[in-house]
Amino acid sequence: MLVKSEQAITNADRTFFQLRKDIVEGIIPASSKLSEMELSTKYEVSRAVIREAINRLATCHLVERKANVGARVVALSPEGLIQLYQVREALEGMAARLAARYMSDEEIADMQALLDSHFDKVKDGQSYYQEAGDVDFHYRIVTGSKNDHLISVLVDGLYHLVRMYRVQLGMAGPRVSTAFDEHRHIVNAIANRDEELAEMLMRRHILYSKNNIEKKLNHG
Amino acid sequence: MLVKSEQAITNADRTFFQLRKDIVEGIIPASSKLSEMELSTKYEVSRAVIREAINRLATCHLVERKANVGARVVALSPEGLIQLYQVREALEGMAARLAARYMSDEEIADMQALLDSHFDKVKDGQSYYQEAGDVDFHYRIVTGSKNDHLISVLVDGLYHLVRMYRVQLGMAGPRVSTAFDEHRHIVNAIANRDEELAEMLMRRHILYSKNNIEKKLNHG
DNA sequence: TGGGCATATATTGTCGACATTAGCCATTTT
DNA sequence: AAAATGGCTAATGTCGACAATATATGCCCA
Repeated sequence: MLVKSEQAITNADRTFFQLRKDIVEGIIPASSKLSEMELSTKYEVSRAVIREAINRLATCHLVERKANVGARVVALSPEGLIQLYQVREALEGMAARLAARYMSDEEIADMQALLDSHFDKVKDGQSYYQEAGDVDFHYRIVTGSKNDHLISVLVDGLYHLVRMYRVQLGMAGPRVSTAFDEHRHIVNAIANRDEELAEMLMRRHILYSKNNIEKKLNHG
Repeated sequence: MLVKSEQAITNADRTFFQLRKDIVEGIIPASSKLSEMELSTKYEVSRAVIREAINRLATCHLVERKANVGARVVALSPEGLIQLYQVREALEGMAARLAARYMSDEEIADMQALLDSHFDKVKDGQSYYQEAGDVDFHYRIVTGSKNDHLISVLVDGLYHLVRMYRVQLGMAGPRVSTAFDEHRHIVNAIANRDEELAEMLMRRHILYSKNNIEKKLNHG
C-alpha cells in the first residue's frame, strides 16, 4: 500500500484518528452515545479537543450530533449500506472516467504492475492481502481522477464508512478472483483512454459488490 | 422556494451561517486569511465558536486550514469550477436515477406543478426568479433520491461552492429558456420511471451548464 | 554584503471554569 | 389515575487565560 500521509500534527488530529479507528472497528459500538466528559478522561485530553474531534467525525457521517444533546455513533442499517454503494457507484464511476482522461502513462504503468503483483499473491492463495489490494486499487483510481472534491469525499468520508460496515458486519474477503478480473478490465480501459468503458466497468464492479453484500446480508 | 430548515440553534450555528454567507457572497474575499481573534471581535463571540464555525467551513471546502498556521478562504480557479461540475454531473445524475426510482407520485406531481409555475414566470420575462427556480428544481431532485449522503454532499457542500463561483464571477441567469426545456424533459423521464434516461438527461443538463460557463470564462 | 541563527511577536492550540440547556423525577391538580 | 408543571441534575455550549508553534525581525559571522 502506498502513502496515505494522513499525518497527525495536533492533539485534535491524534484524537480524531484514534476515535475514528475505534468507531470503525467497533471498539466504540454503533449507535452508542459519545460523552464529551467521559472521552476527555479516557483519552486524557481536554473537552475542547474531544469536541473538535467529534465535530470532524460528524462531517464524515460517522457520528450524528444534536444541539444541546450530544453525539451518537451512526446506526448501521441495510439501507445505509445500499445508499453508500449508490454514491460510490456514481463517484467512482466518474473517477474512472477522469482517470482515463488525466492519469499519466507512468501512473497507469505503475497501476498495472501493482495489479500483477496482487495477482501473483492471490494466485498463491494469500487472500489476506485481497482487501488491502482492493483498497489500494480503488485509491489509485480515485487519486488518478485529479479531482480534489472526488478524492476528499471518497477517501476522507465514504471509505471509512464502508470499512465500518465491512468490519462490524464481518464481511471480509469476498469475490477474490472475479474482482481481480474486473480490476484488470478497468485498468485496460483506462490504458486505452476509453473513458466511457472505464466508467461503465467501474460502475458495474461496484454494483456487483453491492449485490454480493446484499446477498450476504439476506442469507446471513 | 420550499423549506430548507437549516435552523440555527446555537451561537456556533449562527456564526457558521453568517460566515458562510459572507464568504459565498464575497464580503470576505476569496483567498483571504481568516484570523480567529479578528473574527471573534467582529462577530462578538468567543474564539471557540469562531473555531467551530471555521472547522465546519473547512469540511464544506469553503476554507482551507493548516495546523498552527490558520485558515484561508479557498481560491477560485477555472480548474476548481470544472472539478465541481464533474462531481455534480456524477452525483446529480445518480440523484435523478434514484429520484425516478423512489419519488412518490405526489412528489412528482408537485414538481411538475412547480415547473409549470416557473414556466409562466419566465414566459412573462421575470428572469429574476430563474436562478431560484433552478436551485429549487435541483434541490427537489436531490432530496427525491432519498439518499442522505447524496443530499448532504450536494446541499450542504457543493451547492454553496457553486453559488460562490456564480456570485463572485458574476454569472447570473444564463440559459433561461433552454434550461427549462431540459428540466421538463428530466421530470418527464422521472414521471415515466425511466431511470436510465433521467440520469443521462441530468448529466447532459449539467454538462451543458459547464460548457456554457467555460465559454463565459474564456470570453469574458 | 549575504546567509544563517537566535530572539521576538503574534497567532493558533489547549485547558479548566462558568453559563445554559435538555431530560428526569417528584409533586400537584383535575 | 393520568396529565401537567415545577425544580433538579447532568450534559453541552461558551468563555477567557495559558501554552506551544510558526513567522518576522535583527544580529552575528563568513
